[in-house]
Amino acid sequence: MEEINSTPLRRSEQLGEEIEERIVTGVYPPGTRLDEQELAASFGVSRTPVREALIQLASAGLIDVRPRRSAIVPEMSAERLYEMFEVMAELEAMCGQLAARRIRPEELEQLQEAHRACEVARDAGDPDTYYQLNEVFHRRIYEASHNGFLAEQAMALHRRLRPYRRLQLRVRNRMSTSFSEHAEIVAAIVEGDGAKVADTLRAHVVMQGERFTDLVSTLREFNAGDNTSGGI
Amino acid sequence: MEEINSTPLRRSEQLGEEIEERIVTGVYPPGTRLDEQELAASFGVSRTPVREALIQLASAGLIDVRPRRSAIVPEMSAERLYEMFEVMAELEAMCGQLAARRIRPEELEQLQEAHRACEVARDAGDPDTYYQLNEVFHRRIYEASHNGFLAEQAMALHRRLRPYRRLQLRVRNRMSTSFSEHAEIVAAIVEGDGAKVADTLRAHVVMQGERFTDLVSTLREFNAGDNTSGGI
DNA sequence: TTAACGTGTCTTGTATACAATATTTCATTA
DNA sequence: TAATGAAATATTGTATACAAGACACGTTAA
Repeated sequence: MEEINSTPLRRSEQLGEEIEERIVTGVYPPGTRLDEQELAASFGVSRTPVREALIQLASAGLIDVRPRRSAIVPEMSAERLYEMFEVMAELEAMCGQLAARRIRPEELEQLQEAHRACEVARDAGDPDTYYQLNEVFHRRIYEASHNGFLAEQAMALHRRLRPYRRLQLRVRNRMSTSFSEHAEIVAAIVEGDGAKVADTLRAHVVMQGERFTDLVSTLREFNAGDNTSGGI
Repeated sequence: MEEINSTPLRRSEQLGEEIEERIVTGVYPPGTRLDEQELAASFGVSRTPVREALIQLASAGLIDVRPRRSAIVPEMSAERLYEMFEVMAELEAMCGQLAARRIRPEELEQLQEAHRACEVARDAGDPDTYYQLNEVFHRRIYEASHNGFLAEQAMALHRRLRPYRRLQLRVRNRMSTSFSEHAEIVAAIVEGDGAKVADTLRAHVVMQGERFTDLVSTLREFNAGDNTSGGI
């Protein structure tokens, strides 16, 4: 009896997650055509669950589907990406502000623990680990907002922006800067200064999105290999 | 210059919109089981497009689907609803703040026009018309934010909260109060005072969500619809 | 040579058939 | 009578078959 997954996912959900993972990690870079038959064959299922997975991803905004034409991984323009970071910054700020008021002692302890873990990764100069721990850190804040809907929205968008954020961590000193900002955020939460938490978080996220130079180079790296209709 | 729906919708998208409409207007009240065959029969199509529509709605959060069991219209708890209004308030505030900086003369003109239209509906004491014009008013602000992604997110959530907002307009004096608040908002935008716009909008939306008494009675009214397809 | 057009192939959209699981019903027993 | 359990039924999940629009390519004409 090694039933690990208590809620058996539908096939299409598993597929959706797998395809999303591939999009988000760049296996399917922007511009990739998602052929239903091809995907079906590669997953060893029929087209039906694949279609359902694609529809799911489409309504989450991860892919574009045009009627009677293959779904494609959209080429995000720098402008669009900046817009998304702008919204992300505000969601994070909101989470932080609420968290400053509502966080519980044990949650604060967990947040500080996540922060310390980031420090280790920074000292080790390991961007990949830092990236993962950074996710945990931010998720703790989302949860401490004690607004479940907000936390879901923040996580969804955070996930969508993953590939871009990930590459940015390799920019010079970004990891260090990020960690210092985290420290400020934690301090402000401890003080219970909601406005300060919000401002710091907003700046923290905007910093990732605002520098168009970095951003565009990120996009270049991403869109590399596809030189049609250069979406920047 | 708006595009005149150049892309013909897939059948499942039409179905999705229709079903969403029925959920949002209370034809399918919370708790309703959405039987695929039944829906297929009533729309005169096979189960396939119905399923695709349901999956779409599910990933938009409008319905719950549990594996091997019918999709249902979720009964939203007052807490959940409050959470959603809290997020809506912040999104609106953000739109307003950006709009104060970025709105263009012709957009300001359109906004003021929408505002004047609301006034007519208020004077006529017509909540249904007011409700529709109110949507236009808010949408103008979303668009004036010049952040397309934000505007999309705001519109999606606004739409999801429609039924609850709609019923609230019938609360005593709500229409009048709402209109006064709109006036403040427009004034602050004209002044270009982003912070004031944000605060006013936040209060405007929170007012709709924060009063638990009204909210819960709204929910009651909604959840009482377990009798057959009566519809609002 | 190039542009236009039509045919053929490919891919998506929908219907139907079948498989697997949840629900209901009804008989049986304490 | 209430609880239990197993068969019957109903409903979802997946596969396959067919229909219809999009794309590719080759042919023809200027």
